Amino acid sequence: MPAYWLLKSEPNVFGWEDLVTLKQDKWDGVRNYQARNNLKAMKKGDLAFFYHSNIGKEIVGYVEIIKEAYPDPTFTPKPSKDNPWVVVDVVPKARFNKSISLDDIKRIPELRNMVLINNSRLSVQSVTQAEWHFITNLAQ
DNA sequence: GCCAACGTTGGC
DNA sequence: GCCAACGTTGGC
Repeated sequence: MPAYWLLKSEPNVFGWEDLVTLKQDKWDGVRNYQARNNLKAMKKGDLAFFYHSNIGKEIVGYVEIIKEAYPDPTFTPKPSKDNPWVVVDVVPKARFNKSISLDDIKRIPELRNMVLINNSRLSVQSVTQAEWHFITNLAQ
């Protein structure tokens, strides 16, 4: 049984199409401990919504975690052993026929407890199984 | 472009 | 250890 997550990215910086082009990528640059702890909790085979923040403000599809947390190579401290940050590797799984917007989510009572609404700044969020199924059904 | 919410930093 | 100041995120 996979766990479910939500990853946020600004599409003008790195959007769904960028991930499709690369076919696979590491989710790097996370510099928040709560978000990092979520990255560390991810298991191979877990699934994550791909959310476009700022522009679009919608869930456009979902990805699969294919490699669990390892040190973030984009962090280059001195000394280099003091690197608290991690990445996971992801691949795009499916683009939704119908993107689910933040407005949609706010309007739907079943989704009112989503982290996206209650802790909107967190860039790596957990999603419940119920929320996951509700959204994937809606997005078809 | 503004600003609320949140996290981090640093003086005390 | 407290908290004011500052920086960042992201919705509006």
